[in-house]
Amino acid sequence: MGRSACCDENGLKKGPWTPEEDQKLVHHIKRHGHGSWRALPRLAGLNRCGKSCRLRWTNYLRPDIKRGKFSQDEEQTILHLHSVLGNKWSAIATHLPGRTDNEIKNFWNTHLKKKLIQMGIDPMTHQPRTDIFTSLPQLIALANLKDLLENSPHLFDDQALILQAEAAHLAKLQYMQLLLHSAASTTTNDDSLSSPNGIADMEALNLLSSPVPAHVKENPVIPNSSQFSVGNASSQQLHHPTLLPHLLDPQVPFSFQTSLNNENTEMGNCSSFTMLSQGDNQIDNSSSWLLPSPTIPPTATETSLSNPGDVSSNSSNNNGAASPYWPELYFDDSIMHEIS
DNA sequence: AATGCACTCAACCGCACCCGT
DNA sequence: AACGGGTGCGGTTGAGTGCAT
Repeated sequence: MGRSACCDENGLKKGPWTPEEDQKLVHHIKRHGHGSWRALPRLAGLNRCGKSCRLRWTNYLRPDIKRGKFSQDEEQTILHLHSVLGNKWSAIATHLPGRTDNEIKNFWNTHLKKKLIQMGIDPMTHQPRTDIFTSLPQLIALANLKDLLENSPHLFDDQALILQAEAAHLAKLQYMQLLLHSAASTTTNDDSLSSPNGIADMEALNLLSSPVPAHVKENPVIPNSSQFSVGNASSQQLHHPTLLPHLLDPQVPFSFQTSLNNENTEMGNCSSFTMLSQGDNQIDNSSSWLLPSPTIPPTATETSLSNPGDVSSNSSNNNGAASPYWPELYFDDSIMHEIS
């Protein structure tokens, strides 16, 4: 299927339309209709391609076009339809009389998208954003898993797990680069540390810089302990009998998935974090975790962690662990039941 | 007043689909 | 079934404009 000839061929005019050209186009369509767009320019005496004429007519010259600012109702309609239809601008336009798909698309890109982003909503999914800050806990958990793998290689022979941990370790390094870059560019902005993301940054730095706790290094018997737990140091750790079963069974491949559901728990606002068995696509309830959302307001404990170098003051937690910042997986049967 | 920057939106580009031959 | 013309659609571009410095 060859491409149709367009404006760049045959020396046809491109660019903005003059009032004379508009007049010719309107006059011709009023008298004869547009018929074949390809033939129209010649019949109307225009040195334009048919495509350009069609666009000019449908997006600008058509008499039923409503111009001016979008009303609140129209805005709500666009938001709703976009959440259902996605970037189907022509389909959305059919629900907004007088508005063109191009106009709606521009309005979306210049106003609504930014508005949603500012509200912390992903403009594509219309869900709370799951950007790097909310996916961070997974990266941290995996990245630290890599440390554990390195320190206790005899424990694991699952190549898939090792690869994932390696990937997460790379992501950790990249994220640290991002944070450093971000910090360098916002040092003059005091708000950067008081905003939610600023807090997330500090917490992220704390977490990312945390070494593997001594008790994990010394006694890495994962499945029967609470060493993998998530939450701040003051969270109550609940044991789970089937902790990380996949880590022990190299025959069971798995992948990680972040749930968009935010849960309010005793440890604050959390995002659920699920390990999936590959193939059957079923959620393995025994491997669903909740991770604290990095955007939650800091508790007194968390605020006290704002100095990444201050490790000793909290070293009494976790049975003398080297760092209180070790991201711990947090299990709760009732919560996991809710997730499933 | 001059310059730079951010924003808007009309217009273009290129791909995909439909339909007639 | 294959081909090609015509059209629709979504993404991108760049000129115009207004505002800040």
